[in-house]
Amino acid sequence: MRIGELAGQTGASPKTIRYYESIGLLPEPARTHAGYRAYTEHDTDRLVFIKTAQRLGLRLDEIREILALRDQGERPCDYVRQTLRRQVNEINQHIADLRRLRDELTALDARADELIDTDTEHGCPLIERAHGAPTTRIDPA
Amino acid sequence: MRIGELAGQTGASPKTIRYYESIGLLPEPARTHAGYRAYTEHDTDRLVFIKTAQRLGLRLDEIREILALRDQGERPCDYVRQTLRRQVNEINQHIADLRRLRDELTALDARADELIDTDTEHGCPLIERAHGAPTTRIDPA
DNA sequence: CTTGACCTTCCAGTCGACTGGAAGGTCAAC
DNA sequence: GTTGACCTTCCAGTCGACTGGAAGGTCAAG
Repeated sequence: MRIGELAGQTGASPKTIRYYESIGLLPEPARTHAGYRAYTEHDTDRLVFIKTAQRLGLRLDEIREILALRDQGERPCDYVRQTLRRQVNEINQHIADLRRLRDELTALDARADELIDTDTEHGCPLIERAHGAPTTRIDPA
Repeated sequence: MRIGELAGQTGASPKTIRYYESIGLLPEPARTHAGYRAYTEHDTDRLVFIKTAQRLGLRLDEIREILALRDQGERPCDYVRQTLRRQVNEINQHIADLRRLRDELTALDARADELIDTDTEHGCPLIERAHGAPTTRIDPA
């Protein structure tokens, strides 16, 4: 199958597939007479594996590690489990940070009507009053 | 005061301060005889304002908007409140995604002992079994 | 008079995962 | 025989917020 078909099957773009090849996530495929990449179901499987691992929060370099182990016939489960546990810890930390941040923003907004009538020389009392804020940035998902 | 002192007062690095100037967050300061940047307390205030707004989850371009309004003597509160509410919505969405992700990872890890004894031909059953996963990536904070 | 901390400008790189676009080759259908 | 979809390579750009480093100027202390 050609790259477009593999893309259609997996939801990755042809660009992304070539990119994965370039960084060693996918092996260099056979080529047709015309120089087109020719993929098999093994590639579909591998790409689905990659996408799944990615959805689980693994980074591409981690996935590459796992695939390398897999290609050597090893069981990457220990590595995967370790990574998953690290992920869970990070997620919990992240959630806690976000909760604190959200609660502060909500409280700030709720108090806005009174605050808004105070001295405005420095711009916005909403921000001036927010000094003890949390330290985590959010990324707009 | 020179850039190092401003940096020390605010927790920003001299590099960052120059960067902020270059993108229009901080005004071009006066210079000393030697060409050194000379700051006043207004700059300290402005930089603290920036840092606080940043801790509240605002992006630098949003902060620049707010400061521009402030510089024109307007009350940016409406803008800020709107932004804060958007932030809160995004945070809630984010938390929900992360919770789903965490729960799946935890469940996966808990079932690992049984799964680990199954067919390992494709690498790690932990990943093979995880098809219905959520769609959000996390960023390790 | 030299050392060393501090300052200057400017250019380039980082992280992560792609994406855009140019310039050109291939192939099946009409 | 030509259109148009698809493929190729290669280089560069995106986002966001910086950070690194080179090459050089300034200044107070010892």
